[in-house]
Amino acid sequence: MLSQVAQDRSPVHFRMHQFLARENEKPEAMLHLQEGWACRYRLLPDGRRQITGLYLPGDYCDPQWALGGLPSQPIVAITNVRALQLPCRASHAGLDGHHGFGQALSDVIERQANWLVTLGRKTAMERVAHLLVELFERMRKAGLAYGQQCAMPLTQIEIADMTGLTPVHVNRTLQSMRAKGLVELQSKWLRIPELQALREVGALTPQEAAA
Amino acid sequence: MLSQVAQDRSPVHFRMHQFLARENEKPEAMLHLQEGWACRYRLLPDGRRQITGLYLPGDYCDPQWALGGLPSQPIVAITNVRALQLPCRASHAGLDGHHGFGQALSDVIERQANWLVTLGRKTAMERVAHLLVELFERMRKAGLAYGQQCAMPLTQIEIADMTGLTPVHVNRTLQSMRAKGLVELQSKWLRIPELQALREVGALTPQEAAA
DNA sequence: CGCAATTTTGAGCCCTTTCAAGAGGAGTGG
DNA sequence: CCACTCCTCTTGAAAGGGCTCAAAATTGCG
Repeated sequence: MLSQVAQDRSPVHFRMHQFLARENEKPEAMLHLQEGWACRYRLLPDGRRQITGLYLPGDYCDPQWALGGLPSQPIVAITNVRALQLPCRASHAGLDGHHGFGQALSDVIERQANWLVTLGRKTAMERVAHLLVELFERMRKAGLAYGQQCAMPLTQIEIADMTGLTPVHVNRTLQSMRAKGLVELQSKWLRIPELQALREVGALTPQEAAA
Repeated sequence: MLSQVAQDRSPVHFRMHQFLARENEKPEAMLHLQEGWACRYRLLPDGRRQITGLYLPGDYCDPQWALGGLPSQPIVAITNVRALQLPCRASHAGLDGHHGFGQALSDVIERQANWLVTLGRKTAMERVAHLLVELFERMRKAGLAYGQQCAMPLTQIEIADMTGLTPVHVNRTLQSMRAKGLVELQSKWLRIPELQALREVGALTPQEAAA
């Protein structure tokens, strides 16, 4: 396990909207998120933005730094963030084992592939459903879900940048989902009455969002 | 380098449309493609298909097998394929170095992130331009481009499954690009008169498609 | 309490899809 | 060598899901 390694370092804090990493800048260290959310994204010249990765408590940010190379996309804090630092080098120790960074890398690739399917082929409601299911299941794995609910700090604008939709359409889609009783989402709190039903709405295959 | 490792094994062949790997089946060995193209994809229950990764000559298929776990998506040969086998285990040797599997894993993550941006935020013409630029640059790196041209065995249906469009719209988009003199594409052969122009049409950032 | 950000609502448009059908091309077998 | 078949490519017309533009309502916060 890596928890000992992580605890070698003292915690660092980031404010909402602060950068955890910038494009082409060698990161100080890998971060093990203890609290708060962050995301990786790319901004096109005309202002279009696509979020390409979410970091939740318990996640490493960013596992691929262990492979060398510079970050090609910035990472920014969505909420206030508390994290532990660990040297990128130390990560090599964890690459061999079945747990640790190897697993983290696997998860990143798997999740990205799942999102390629969603962004390439799914409808607005399927996209939003996929996102909410994934968030809930990741929060549950992190021990941060309470029954059918968990924190959900994303704004509708951020949901839009994640799902490849416009904020206006995200709003209408969420209303439609609420009307169908699929989700309850208010004041940064998410409740999913029937997870399986939402999984089906999201056209999620059994292996998806399992990671 | 890994070439010696790869040459430890004798070559294997796959016919067009034959599976290199199936969902949830432990792969025999990692493959180092010598000739031909393959792709990883997911099929939704209603028939929608999204290609999530392309494998060109010189590519490893699949680098993430070195991390353990089972393939979550099938891989199928687009053309006839010739490849060298190497044990998944042997790959660990290459994870540390700046070259080899670590680099291959980095490339996969980087390319997937780029495609998330394209599928989430780009127009039909930008998507197709991205694809053609990436294909050409990867073929060039593999030493398989000749001046401004390279082989391009994908059908318009496969381009559609890669770009998240319908085959009909891919057709119209390609015609529009041909009319603008951006690409020449016929009988499985691609020519790009001005690569930089096509990069701009694809809204590719400097770091994109460089991998 | 007041400002700023987020969420919501309305109306019209457009890019892409859908449906349908025809043309072209390559491989097979007689 | 030709006929046949399957697949891919092409074209047309109409529909639709999501986008754009605009403004109002609500929420959060200092």
